[in-house]
Parts: sequence; structure tokens; C-alpha cells
Amino acid sequence: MASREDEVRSCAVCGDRATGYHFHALTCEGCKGFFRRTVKKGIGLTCPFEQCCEVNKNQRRHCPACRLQKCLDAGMRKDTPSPSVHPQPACTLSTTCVATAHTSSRYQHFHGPASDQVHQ
Amino acid sequence: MASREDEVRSCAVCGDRATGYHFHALTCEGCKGFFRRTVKKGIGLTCPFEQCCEVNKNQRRHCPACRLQKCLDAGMRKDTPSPSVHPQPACTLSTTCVATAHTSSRYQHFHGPASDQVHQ
DNA sequence: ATAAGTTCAAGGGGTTCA
DNA sequence: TGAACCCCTTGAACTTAT
Repeated sequence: MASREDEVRSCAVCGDRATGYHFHALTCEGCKGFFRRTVKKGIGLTCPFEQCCEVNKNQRRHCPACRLQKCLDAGMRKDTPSPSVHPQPACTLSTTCVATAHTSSRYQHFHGPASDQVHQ
Repeated sequence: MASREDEVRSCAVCGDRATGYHFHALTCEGCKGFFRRTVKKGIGLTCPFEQCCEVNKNQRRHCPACRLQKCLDAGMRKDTPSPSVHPQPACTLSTTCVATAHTSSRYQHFHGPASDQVHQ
């Protein structure tokens, strides 16, 4: 139908109108905010059913667990620099350098419910 | 190395198409701008991991700290030879350190994640 | 011709508040 | 919860300098 090149782009999670790429997936403002908040809280969500609730524009609010799951399935994730091979601390000798690198509590990651990522 | 004009010249930092030499290294427009801006700001970037993130065309935005590191490794520098301008690699002093590092001179500066926007 | 600097629209993450 | 807004970073295109 939409023949225009700037045809409506729909949210990869709920199908609503997408506003752009958010956390690596084309999503609407709603799912963008939902994902940000949820990941930040890092709480565990549980689907009261079988983890297969439908997630569309009208029902997306009904089951956060399934919505989050769909977000992840859509490829959403906090920006995690891809940790290449196993990190080889180049500066192992420099006390100063290593000290901060390793003891830093910011050393947590991977899509995880990590609190703060590489962000402002 | 690449002295042939027909050969595709790729950015020494991210592999994207290079547009020429910028700050003494063959780089793309993106890394050129990134380097200029970053050095100018002179803020400390901190990698949430271990300063070993992959830096390619698609991921270069994810970890500014590692991107800057790779710029330096590629030989980029402001024309002013005065070392006071750019960060002083903690590892440069140690031969061993440099030797073990998979790339070359890795450093890690930490002016604290104060207000920096280490973020893509 | 090259490389350094400048401009500016787009991208995208965070915050606010109804 | 999500629309609206804010603001920083990017990078392509352009201008200036050598």
C-alpha cells in the first residue's frame, strides 16, 4: 500500500508507528521508554501465563514480561561495546592504569540489567 | 602500502572508506571529525570494559574511548608535536606493556566519568 | 591537490509530566 | 506509560588555508 519511500515505519515490538532506531531496533516511543526503564530497573519480570502473550499496540501494556522479551527478540540492547576477545589488559604493569580498569565497579554489562552503561 | 590509486583505501581506525590523510593517518571523515572533536575537548574517556572494544564501521560509535585509542594507535595526532596536547599514555613507559598489548600503546586515562558523555 | 577547520541536519538516549 | 522535549554526538558537505 504505502508506495512512498518514507512509508510508515512500524515498531519492531508492537507495530505502532516507529520514530526511529532506539537501542538498535526500530521502535516507537513507547517501547523505547519501556525498554530503557525496564532494563534500568533490572527487575525480573514474570509472565503469568506462558510467556507468549501477544504484544501489539493495544495490548503491549498488559504483559511487561512478554513485551520485554519481544524487545530483546527484536534485538534491543543497551549499547554494549562488543568485548572482543578476552580482554587482555594491556597495561597490566602500570599500577595506575590497571587500578582503575579493574576495580572499577562499572565493570558490568552484557545486555544485563546493568545499571549504568557507557552513558552520560 | 597502498600507493595504487585504484585500490580502495580504508580507514586505519574503523575500516570505512578513507577520504585521505587526516592528522597523519589515513582515515574516513567520521574518524577525522571524531578525533578532532575529542582531542579538542580534552576530556577523559573511559571504556567500561578493558579498553579492548572492537572498532569497525558499525560499532565505532559504541565506545569512544576505544575509538580514540585506536586513533592514537593508528598514529593520529594533532600537528603540534608538543606531547602536552594529547593524553600521556600510561603504558608508553613500559616496554613490556606495549609488547603484550595486542595493538600497541594502550593507555587508559581516567579523569573520572565525571561529566563525560562516553556514549555513542 | 591536500588537509585542516566549519556547518548543520539527523540520530538517538535521557528527562519531564500529564 | 508515552508524547514531547532537550541536548549531545555524528559525519557528510562545504570552506579555508597551505
